[in-house]
Amino acid sequence: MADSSRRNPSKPRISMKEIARRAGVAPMTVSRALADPDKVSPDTRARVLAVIEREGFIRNQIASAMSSTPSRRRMLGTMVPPLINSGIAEQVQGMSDACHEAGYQLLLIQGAFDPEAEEKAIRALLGWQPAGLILQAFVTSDSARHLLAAGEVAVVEISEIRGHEPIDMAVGVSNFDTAYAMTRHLIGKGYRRIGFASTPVHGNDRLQQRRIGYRQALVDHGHVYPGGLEIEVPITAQGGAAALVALSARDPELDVLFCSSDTLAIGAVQECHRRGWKIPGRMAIAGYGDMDLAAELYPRLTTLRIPRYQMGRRAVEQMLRRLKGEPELPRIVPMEFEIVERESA
Amino acid sequence: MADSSRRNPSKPRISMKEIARRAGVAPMTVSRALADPDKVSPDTRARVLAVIEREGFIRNQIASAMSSTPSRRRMLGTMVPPLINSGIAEQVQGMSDACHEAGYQLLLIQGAFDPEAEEKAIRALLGWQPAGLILQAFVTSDSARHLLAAGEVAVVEISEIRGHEPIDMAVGVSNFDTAYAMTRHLIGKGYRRIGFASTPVHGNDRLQQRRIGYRQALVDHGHVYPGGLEIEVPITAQGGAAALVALSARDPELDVLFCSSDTLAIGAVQECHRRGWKIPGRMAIAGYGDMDLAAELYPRLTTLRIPRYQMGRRAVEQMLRRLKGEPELPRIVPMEFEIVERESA
DNA sequence: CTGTTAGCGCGTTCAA
DNA sequence: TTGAACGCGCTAACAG
Repeated sequence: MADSSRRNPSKPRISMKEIARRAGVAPMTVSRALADPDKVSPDTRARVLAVIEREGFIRNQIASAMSSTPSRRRMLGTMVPPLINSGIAEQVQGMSDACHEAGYQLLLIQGAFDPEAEEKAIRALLGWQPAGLILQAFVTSDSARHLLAAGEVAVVEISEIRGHEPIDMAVGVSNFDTAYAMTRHLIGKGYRRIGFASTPVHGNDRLQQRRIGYRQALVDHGHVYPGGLEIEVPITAQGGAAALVALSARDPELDVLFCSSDTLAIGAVQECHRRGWKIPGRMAIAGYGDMDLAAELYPRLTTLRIPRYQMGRRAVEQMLRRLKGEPELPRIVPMEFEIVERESA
Repeated sequence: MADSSRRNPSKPRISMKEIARRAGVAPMTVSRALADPDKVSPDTRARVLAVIEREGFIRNQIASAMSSTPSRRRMLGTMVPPLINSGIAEQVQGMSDACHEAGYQLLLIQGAFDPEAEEKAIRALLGWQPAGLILQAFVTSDSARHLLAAGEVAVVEISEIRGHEPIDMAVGVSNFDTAYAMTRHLIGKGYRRIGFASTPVHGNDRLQQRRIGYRQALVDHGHVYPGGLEIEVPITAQGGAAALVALSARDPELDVLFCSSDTLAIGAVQECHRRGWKIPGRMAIAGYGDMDLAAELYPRLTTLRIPRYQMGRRAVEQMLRRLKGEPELPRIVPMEFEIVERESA
């Protein structure tokens, strides 16, 4: 069993006061040597830092946060969607890297599907007095938006940026533009019957925008399919397979399926294998998201890349610039995206 | 531009003292109503909680943490590997869920490949005075292990549990057992020439254990391949394809490839498609990890499932039990695993 | 069951 | 450039 007696959780670590004593200065000088090195003479600073190094001093961030002014606190809170997928993980990684480079820490909380739990999550985050909040889940509950709109804390949303009024600031892509671009690309490649498979769009503005982008591109290029070639399926590869089955039954001339996520696209590709359909000879498939696997499939998947890692970084950078009080800061930061053309379409 | 003037980060939120005043009690009573409800009479409690609810009070966790005894602090620190993959994301999700159910928050930091940065990351975590640490990256640096072994804080490692002396506590599987089980399974299915593809094992005890498990199972069942059927490749699907190419050239009678990760296995499957090899007729493939996609590929992948979500939860539960001072707590918690037999092998 | 006192370890503010 | 006093908001410890 765990020999907890050997461990000594109550032993206090060495404090700033003690460092000060050993360096022969006042605690305040140690604090300054760490926070505003310029305000301390070079040799005092050197002496203090030497002691800190030697003793392995770790500053108590809790005490620090308690006495600091809000914008100097070195913690950012983040809420991520209740289902972590690899795309979100990349974003978190970008945020994490940017945070740590700047000496910030990331307090992570998972959002929830229901508004009440979501508000609870935001309150939990706020309890830790973060310098700012980065939200990656769509904030649905009115009271949550209200809470944040009160302006106690800076907020960056990573979200759809078209037709979305940010609570404070927003970083993201226009999903309309992305889907429009991909659809136009497929039209340009000569496909005549372009299907669109998505997971349920209700309550998801990103998917709504993608579908509208798809439709608009068709209209703008004179493609009209009586009855439509759209379908909603569950967010699994099996859903993608089902979409292919259903749409190609609805229209035997379907020659390409544009999927609103790579997961669906992968399922559609597998379904083609099962049927012995050549890709892209008999059927072409386009995805969305550029998961790692998209490049490894056979055939390799044509898809749309959103720079998720960079988006995470950018969100943190935006926050830090705000905290530094930078003027003329844009509220909305659009990110670039890219169509990745491979073999599948 | 961001209208930061409208936002008011300095407006202090309502405090416990103020709640106390409005409820007609002492601040301490409010504190108790929140932390130890039993120590307050039912109607005082009701009155206090009503005011809290009405005013939307959010307790300042920073102040709370500063004055609480360490084991009562409601934050756990966690270090995750520098590359977040979906498996890790699942673990984080399990940890996150377990934390939030218990009213804890998760402070997330990414580890690093070099020991110095790793130690720095741990120090950063410790600075926030977490009640405990959950480490998902293998802690390599001696000084980091030293820092933690000093016992200031409870530690749960999510790691290999065979031949690994935990810093404090550990949760995980025996990678030896998992690979042994899969190899034996393949032998039982009648395969004669079993290849083993892994990413470089050097410095990775989990992979080392898997390879040893594979070898031991062969030996125990009288399988001997002069020259061996092992190969190390990069951790990409392309690596898996390369492994298949190389090993089947080395031994044309190779009839199954056991890959140390699903990513490799997926690459190997795609390579078979390219060659027109039937799976599992001409070649069988087994993976490790049971990624989401394993069940969606064609053919569906036979693989080994490690309950990552549960592992994350279990790690947090272990920590909380320790913090509650539970006696007779085992130091090492082995997790179950499962061979998932599908079509590919 | 409730209240009072003291102090957690820093950073802010002001004085030297 | 450095230091001293004070307080952040809460909880431990003790008293009533």
